[in-house]
This record gives sequence, C-alpha cells and structure tokens, in this order.
Amino acid sequence: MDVNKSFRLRVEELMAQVPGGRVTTYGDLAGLAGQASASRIVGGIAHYGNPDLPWHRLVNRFGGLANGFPGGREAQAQLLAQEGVACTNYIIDDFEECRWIPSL
DNA sequence: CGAGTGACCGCAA
DNA sequence: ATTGCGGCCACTC
Repeated sequence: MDVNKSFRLRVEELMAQVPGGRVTTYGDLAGLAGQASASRIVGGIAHYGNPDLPWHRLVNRFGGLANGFPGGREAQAQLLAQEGVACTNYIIDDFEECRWIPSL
C-alpha cells in the first residue's frame, strides 16, 4: 500500500474507478482507502479534492444522496438519473444493485 | 503553526 | 420507533 500517498489520493483513485450508472458509499471508499473510520474525510475530499471526479456517484450508507452536494440533492439525482441510476425521493431505488465496489 | 470544519457512521437514551 | 450525541481522520483557512 502506498501509505506515502495521501488518503485523498487513494479516495480519488477509487472514485475514478466508479463507472457511470454505478454508485459507491463514503464508508466503503474510506474502508478501501484504509480508514473505515474516516468516512467523513471522504466527504471532505469530495469538497476539497479533485473536482473532475464524479462525486455525484457518492452516496451515504442508506443509498441516499449527500446533504451538501453543489446545487443540492436535486442536482445529484439529476446526474445519477442521467447516467441510468433511478432515484426516488433522493434515494437510489436499486441502491444495492447499483452499488459499485472499486478495488486497488 | 494552531484551530475549526466536514457531502459520515454507530450507538445510546 | 425516533432523536441526539460523540468519535474518527484528513483537509483548509
């Protein structure tokens, strides 16, 4: 493991591996990054990290859209629906089906 | 350099 | 069943 790299780099790498139509969770990304207890940091990276990454594919543990997404949850839901992810009430319908688990 | 903040998660009352 | 609180690590100002 490249412990030399910042936690943020690992999260970005994992996020970059999430294809369209798939979504991942903060806890899973944090766990894959090596710090399952740093789920909050993943959200922080999304805000201060690489803006080119598809952060709209990031959802909470319940499959619900984030609470501080730029533009609001409606914007995120719009992007997800645009990629083929059906969301209802700002919650992914087939969250378990669309859930994507990247790997290093 | 120090302190505060954060798009979360889990448990407790 | 619902609500509230703390904890955890990393990043920015």
